[in-house]
Amino acid sequence: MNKVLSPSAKPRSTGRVTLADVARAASVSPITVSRALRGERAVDAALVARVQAAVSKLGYVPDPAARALASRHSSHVAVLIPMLSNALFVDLLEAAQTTLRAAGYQTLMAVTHYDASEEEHLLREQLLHRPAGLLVTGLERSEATRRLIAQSGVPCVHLMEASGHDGVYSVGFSQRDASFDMTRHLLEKGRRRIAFAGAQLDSRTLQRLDGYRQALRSAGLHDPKLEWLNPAPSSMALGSQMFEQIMSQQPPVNAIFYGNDDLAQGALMTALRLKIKVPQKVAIAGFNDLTGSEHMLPPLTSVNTPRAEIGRAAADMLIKLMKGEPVATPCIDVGYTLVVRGST
Amino acid sequence: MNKVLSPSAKPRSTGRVTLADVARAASVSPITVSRALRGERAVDAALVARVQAAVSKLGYVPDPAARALASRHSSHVAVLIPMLSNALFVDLLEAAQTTLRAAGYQTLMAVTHYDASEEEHLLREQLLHRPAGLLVTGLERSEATRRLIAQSGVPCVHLMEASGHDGVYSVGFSQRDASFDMTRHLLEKGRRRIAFAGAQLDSRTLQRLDGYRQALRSAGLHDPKLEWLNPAPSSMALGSQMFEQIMSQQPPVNAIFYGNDDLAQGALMTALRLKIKVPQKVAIAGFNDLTGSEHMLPPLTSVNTPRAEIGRAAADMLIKLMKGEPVATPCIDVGYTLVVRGST
DNA sequence: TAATTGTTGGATAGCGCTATCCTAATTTCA
DNA sequence: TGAAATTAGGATAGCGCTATCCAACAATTA
Repeated sequence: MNKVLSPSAKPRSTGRVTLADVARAASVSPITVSRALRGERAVDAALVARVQAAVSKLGYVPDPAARALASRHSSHVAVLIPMLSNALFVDLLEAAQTTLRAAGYQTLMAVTHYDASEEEHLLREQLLHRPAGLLVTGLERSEATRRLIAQSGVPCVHLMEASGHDGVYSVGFSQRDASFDMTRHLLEKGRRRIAFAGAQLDSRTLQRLDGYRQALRSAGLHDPKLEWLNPAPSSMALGSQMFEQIMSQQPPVNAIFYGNDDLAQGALMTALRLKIKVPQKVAIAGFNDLTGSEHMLPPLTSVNTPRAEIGRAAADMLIKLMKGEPVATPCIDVGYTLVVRGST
Repeated sequence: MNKVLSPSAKPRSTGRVTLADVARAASVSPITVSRALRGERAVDAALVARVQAAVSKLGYVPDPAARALASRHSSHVAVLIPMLSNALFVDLLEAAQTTLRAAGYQTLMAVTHYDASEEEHLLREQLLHRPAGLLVTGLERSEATRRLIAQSGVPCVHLMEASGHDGVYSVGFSQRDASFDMTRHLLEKGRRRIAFAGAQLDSRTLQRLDGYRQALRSAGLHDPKLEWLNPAPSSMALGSQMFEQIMSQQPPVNAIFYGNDDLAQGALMTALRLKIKVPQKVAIAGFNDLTGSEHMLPPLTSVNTPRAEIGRAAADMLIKLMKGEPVATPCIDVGYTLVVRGST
């Protein structure tokens, strides 16, 4: 027995199958295994096959932490969304997550609560984790946050809005146009006094307000008194409250366009309770076509916004960017669909 | 000029402030900085102060990837939930995420779609990332998954159900008791033919079915024909459909207890549409007290389940486990509240 | 054919931390 | 008071991978 043990006699083993194990089994150098698996440089086909065989025989899986440390890029994608209480963002998140996972990326979710400084803070935190990519909601954010993103060099795709700005990747649709169309629809139904009720007052809601204004202005029917804006978060309760408020005004309105479906759903329930006929006395329209809207009484007219498709397309675009592949269209407009139902 | 450069003449710099930088600034060894920051071993107070000063002066933040590689533990917590389309789990996720983030952990969300083999697959994937902890929904899972968790040695807390099993950490409440109480409530309201309508048929729904059965049996009113079970995911549409189905049966039922609120909400809307008086002709009750239930017409009687508290308490428990601190109660029962409203 | 330009495998040296062992100083207690 | 036990700082050696530089060829060009 050797009494003297060299300091490195017992290396800490984690039981994990490492790249070195694969290299040994395939009789190549570790770096060749690394390259064969990542395809980052040409490797002889025969060697690749040998490596593949060894990998599946040993059940090797690369260690994400070691990869992140060595390459200075993790396989994480940070997704920043404003709120989880709005089903819209949950749909977005789920679609993006599914797509990213299929491509081998992990999703780190962060909730900004519609707060610019919280967004900046979260982003700073996420960037420490060397994310491979970034998915953020909307185009509006603090200058500091914008700089952070730019300086980090991490690929970033913006969700929900479509922007033609150079160097900005985005997937969404025109909130303004959708809102304009909905207002036109109400006008075409013969409504003349159309109120707009918005909550939260985030930039997307304000764009919808803008579309509403343009439509009414071009019809010569715009009236600031018809605009009801409340900075509180969107909810059925708030929609209900706003409905009673709006309906108690003189002269009466004959249509209300809500900036989000949950508001409109609350309004519909209140109309039912107060026995106010919809759409006879007042037409009600929403936005986003959330779960439950088609089951309202009457079913709610809304703008169907393709959240899942946005999440998927944005993730796909981001994956391309992260891999350094060229992106054909930096700005994808997925459109929207007016869903006319009984409430108008 | 020196023509010969040693190979290590230009180390790759990332611009990041490293632990070594802090050590230099504080005139201590790197390992002392590491220890001072983690508090894992006693370090002289004066040195700690010097280190803290250097840290804040340089704006040092530890690199998670390097930490994970060296310590074989990341600061990630994997959260496995069945579905994002059920608001219940979103609430759970949000509360857990908020609590974990405050303690310095990142949340990695994974959606199992109520599928045992998908759960196993996701878990396997997550374990490669050396998570510091695990949050999983419910107690029922495949034997293989159970083994994976046990063998990984990663601390794990189970959500939504309270179990007294040894070695199992859980935060939740008794689904069976809650359901039993709700059924008793309907019986006390004089209802005799009480139907149970459940969807998805996950283990929690089946526990609710069990509570319902026990209550009816002890009242001598149990009838298998009153049980309506549909494996499709819970939704308003399905609740609506089940309502019409149940109401078309003879002899008529005078109460329906739905396994989840979205089903009950669909039923209430359909009752409204068909002009079936609730609760006069049929009482309707739900479970989970989801958003919107109190705004139904009539407002829906339900069981309020403290999702946010469960998420928070489970995260707190997990944080203790991850830090190696003792956990007083391995099984926390947060209870539930019967919310009686107009629909019964 | 010689010089130039690609190709592809490998050696080397870290990425930024922490586990582990070591040593010197201090405390404890027979 | 001397030996054992405890405490706290530091040196060393990786964690498992990839960036980077090299060298040996093969392919191209003049």
